[in-house]
Amino acid sequence: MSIIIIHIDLKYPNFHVVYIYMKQSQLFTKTRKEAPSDEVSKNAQLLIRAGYIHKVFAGGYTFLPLAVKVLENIANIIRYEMNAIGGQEMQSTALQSKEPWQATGRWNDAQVDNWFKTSLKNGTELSLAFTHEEPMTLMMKNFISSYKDLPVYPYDIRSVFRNEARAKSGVMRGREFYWKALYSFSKDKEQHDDFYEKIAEAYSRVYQRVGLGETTYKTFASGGTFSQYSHEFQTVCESGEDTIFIDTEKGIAVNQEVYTDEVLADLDISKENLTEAKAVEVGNIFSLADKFSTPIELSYTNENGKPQSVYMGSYGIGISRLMGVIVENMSDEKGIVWPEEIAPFTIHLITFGKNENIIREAENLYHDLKNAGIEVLFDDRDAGPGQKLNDADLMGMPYRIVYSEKSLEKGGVEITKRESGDTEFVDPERVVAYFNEG
RNA sequence: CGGGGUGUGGUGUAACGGCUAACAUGCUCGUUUUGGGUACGAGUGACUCCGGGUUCGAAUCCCGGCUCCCCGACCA
Repeated sequence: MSIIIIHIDLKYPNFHVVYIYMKQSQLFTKTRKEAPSDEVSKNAQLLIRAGYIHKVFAGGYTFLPLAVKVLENIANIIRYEMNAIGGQEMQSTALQSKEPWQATGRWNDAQVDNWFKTSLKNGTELSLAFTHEEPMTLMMKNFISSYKDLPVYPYDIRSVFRNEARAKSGVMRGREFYWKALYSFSKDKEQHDDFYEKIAEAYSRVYQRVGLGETTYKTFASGGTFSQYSHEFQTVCESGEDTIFIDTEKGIAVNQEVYTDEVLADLDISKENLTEAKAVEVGNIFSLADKFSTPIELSYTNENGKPQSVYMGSYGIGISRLMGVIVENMSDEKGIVWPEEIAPFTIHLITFGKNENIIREAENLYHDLKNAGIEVLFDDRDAGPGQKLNDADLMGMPYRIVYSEKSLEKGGVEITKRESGDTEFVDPERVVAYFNEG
């Protein structure tokens, strides 16, 4: 059997499993030359053509094996960065009871109009989660009673549901999407602010690692009732829904929604240094203060024995949206160009022709790579060179290795970087070392 | 939720109100080919979105619904 599932890294919870190597003949998805006519957005066109996603309805996409790998790669980066600042992963239910939502007044359709609501057989009303502030706050009443219990930072990585009036832009605005949501519970503003800064830095590292570091800006946006600003992380992108004004020197931006002279003065930004750009919100961080903890009565006993409301914050990153943005921004006329850390496989290994020696040697290389823990997709299909090369470009693995008679004549296997097209020929015996040494 | 479009084999397209709904691609079989979707042959595959209506006759015209796409509104 050539598709094996293994645990890749023990520092992550062991229920996260991925394929680290695979024969393409076993992959049930296929590439196609043309995208469906009803898909206009670049991310959906490429992801469908390359076999990453399948559309079920507007805003509803099935994530196929290759996309699951991408999403898990992104999620694992986020896990790493969230755990590094004290985050603790958990898994909320997607079904929610209405009580905590009634406490905050948000069960009301006038307040929140993008609910998917449903009910139990006995008539009890439930909803499909679009976020988890209320249920998380309610749950934490079980675990927080003293200032000694604070701060804590539980987070979820899961799908949530929003009944968008108009889904659009492929996976960038779906009715169901995969995200990370972290909620911070602190004893006071000072403790909260300390974490707020830390998570902002963690977010920057996440965007750096997924390959969007150069184009993603911490952006000042409206903050709601309890803070003057919230912060969004906006990635410059042609198909973005937001307009931001970037100060490239300071590396920050201002969302159009708060773009006023007062705000600019407050932030010490001068208009002359700003560049306008379309952008996509790939994350946000909110200070919530006691907006949820007071109505839901989440309080703790402070050092003086007095009850006090927990000071909260919430922090989201849209993982499936991030996948879409990466495709939008990192692709060319031939297809997707995945950054190395989130590509489904590091290497796309292909052979041409029916020379049995070549095929056997390529297969040996495939086994050597997988034994070395290097993620490899082996195109062992009986297909012509044009098809294999085009598919490799379309699917977007960072490295393509061609093992062929011609490559051997030129000194070994041909290793081509998808991003630059740079090619070099390497002795097949040295390929594993080539990747292990970076 | 307002406005505008759209809907034909799996996919992309064609078809004046009138022959058995055409072409390409995909898929199957055979031969061929192996560094950029190779070539040829034989097959396979469609209640033309759904429901009404007009007509001798509807993929085509009309009405209603649904779908998807776009613009806008909305988006803790």
